[in-house]
Amino acid sequence: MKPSHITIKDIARILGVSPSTVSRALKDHPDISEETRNLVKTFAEKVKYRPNALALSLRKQKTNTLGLIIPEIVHHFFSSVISGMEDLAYGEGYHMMICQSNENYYREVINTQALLDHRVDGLLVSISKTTKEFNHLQTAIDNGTPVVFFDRICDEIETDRVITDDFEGARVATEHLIECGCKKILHLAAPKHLLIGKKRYEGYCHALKSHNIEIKEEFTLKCDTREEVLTMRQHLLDIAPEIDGVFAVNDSTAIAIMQVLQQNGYKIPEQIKVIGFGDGPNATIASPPLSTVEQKGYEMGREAVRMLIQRLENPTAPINYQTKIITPTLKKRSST
Amino acid sequence: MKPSHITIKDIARILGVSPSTVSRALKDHPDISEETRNLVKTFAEKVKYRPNALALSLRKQKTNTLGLIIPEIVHHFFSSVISGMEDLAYGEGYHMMICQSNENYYREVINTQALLDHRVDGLLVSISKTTKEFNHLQTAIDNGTPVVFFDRICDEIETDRVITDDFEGARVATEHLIECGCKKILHLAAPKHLLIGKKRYEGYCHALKSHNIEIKEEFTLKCDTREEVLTMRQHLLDIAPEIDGVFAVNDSTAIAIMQVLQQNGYKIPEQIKVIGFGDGPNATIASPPLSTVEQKGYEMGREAVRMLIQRLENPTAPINYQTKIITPTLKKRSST
DNA sequence: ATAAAAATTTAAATCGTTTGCGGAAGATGT
DNA sequence: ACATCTTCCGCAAACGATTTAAATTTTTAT
Repeated sequence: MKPSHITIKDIARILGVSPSTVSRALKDHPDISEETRNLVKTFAEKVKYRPNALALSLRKQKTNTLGLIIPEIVHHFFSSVISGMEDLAYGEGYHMMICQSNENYYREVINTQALLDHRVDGLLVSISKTTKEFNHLQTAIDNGTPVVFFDRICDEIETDRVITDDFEGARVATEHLIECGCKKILHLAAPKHLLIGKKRYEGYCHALKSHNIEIKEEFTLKCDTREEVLTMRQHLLDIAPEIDGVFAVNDSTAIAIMQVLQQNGYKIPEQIKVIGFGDGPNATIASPPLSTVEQKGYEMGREAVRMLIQRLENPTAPINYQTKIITPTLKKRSST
Repeated sequence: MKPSHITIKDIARILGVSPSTVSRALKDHPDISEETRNLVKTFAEKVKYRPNALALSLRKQKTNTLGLIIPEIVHHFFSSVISGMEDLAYGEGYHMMICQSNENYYREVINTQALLDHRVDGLLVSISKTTKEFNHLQTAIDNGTPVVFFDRICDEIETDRVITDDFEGARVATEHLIECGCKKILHLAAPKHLLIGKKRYEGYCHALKSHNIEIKEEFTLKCDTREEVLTMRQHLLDIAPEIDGVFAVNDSTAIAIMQVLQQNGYKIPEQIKVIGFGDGPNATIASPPLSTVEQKGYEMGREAVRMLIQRLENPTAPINYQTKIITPTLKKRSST
């Protein structure tokens, strides 16, 4: 940002008119004569004049920038969300300022503050796992910066939200296993205190119940990472002879258990069918390709931005917060 | 951005002093008496005054914002890069504005312009595959906005760069295959007009040459995505009987060919050994786990930001462009 | 007591833009 | 010839901060 960057003042000076005239000419204000307008416009074109977005934002009290706070970028689901957000936002003339909380409450607060300092028009937030206090976000809303939560929402704050229908996704996945003939289905679950853990567990139970399959407590194991599968390897192999299906709370857990089972001679899907949740890139790469539930990150991102812009551009509309639920869909591949 | 957002003027008015005094008091300027300073500071604290970053940037002619143009966020390597950039940038008091080009030259130009309009202090760029013209970036540099290229660099523009030592990575990978006993090694390559395509090809050739293995033209195929592998399936299978090793230009291509080969009865690594490049999360998940070359995205991101900030904060330093080369390391797993 | 020096504070310009209002011509009407 | 419109343009304030230079008050020295 050292030299050049020609300004309206520069143009005005060179052309011997006032800055206001230049400003008006550039935006086809009717007060300006055609002659002057052409003069200004062709000159501006020639010197490649570009308005200074900072000055504009300051003047207009609007930055056309959306602030995003996300737990981690390096995560297929979240990066899809960002991608969806980006695409829609840029299409609508908004830009994005992105911060990662790295699952850290303190950083989340700092980031919120930084984005607010930059006067972002609105905030898109997926809260970090360690966040239990929401003052930073409530304050933002109270001071007039709208917030849209996505995926990791916060129940205590009234605002717009976009979430995946975890219950339905889990139900569909489990039902799919049942329809494939499974009767003894193991569920590898996330902790119950996480909403997704709870909802997916409930969806699993619901499917079993509606097919009159007994819900055995020992068939639900807290196990939601690849590493945990490897740690629990022996226990899983002990259970293996008793089961004919596995519903894992995410893809990497599903793939890990497939591998453990395969290494111990089980045929998938012939002997045990496995289904995951998420549909990241490794679902297709797994052998056999993993059936899973497609969690629409890209779509969720678009939807969140859509809701936010909607609110930004109808500031007078009655505040009637919405929760948009995105229904995941079954992706049948070869593991079931 | 509707109500509140208290300003220095507000504070000045309420306290009955001038804005300049408030400004100085807040930053411990020696001209201000202790009494006034305390008055101002405690009041500012009480009303949670936060300076308006836009006004500051406009005044200071410095935004403390770095612009990033990246081909695709949904890509493990690139999202690691972003993560590294974010971490370092925030630590140094800079923010990031992120745009995806989606491998589209036109969007890359638009994005560059948008970032420049926002007066980012510097640009971090990995050029899109379809970009063959670099005027937009050269202009940025000429107008005083430093640019650091990373990964997908551009030879025609003189500036700082951070790259993976693609030649060395490819050489090490190929050499590893040779050491494992391979003599007939197929290379699935990226287009030659991309530097990474060229360099990795050269590394492959170098390794062959130094072991006195003939370089056969028909053993290098332009094929750098999973989809392309599936499209070329038949041709690949025709070649398969003639080879005992594959060096693929990236992991997903490597995994795809492993699967095609396995589906047609080839044993990996017994009959054909396969090595990839990148070390994304699916390398561990593949069956067998894929040997590959670890491309250090996070580190590359940090390094690019480090170089950029270095230049921003030493504007008078002699322009002595650097190219930082990050050497990837071999990750031996079970596919070789 | 009074000038000079030191300590505080304020006014005003600036960054780049927009916009309400007023003003100077020229055109039109009577 | 004079009032009244139009048409076209510029002045100046505003957005929220910083900073130079000038003004004010207080202190010190003579």
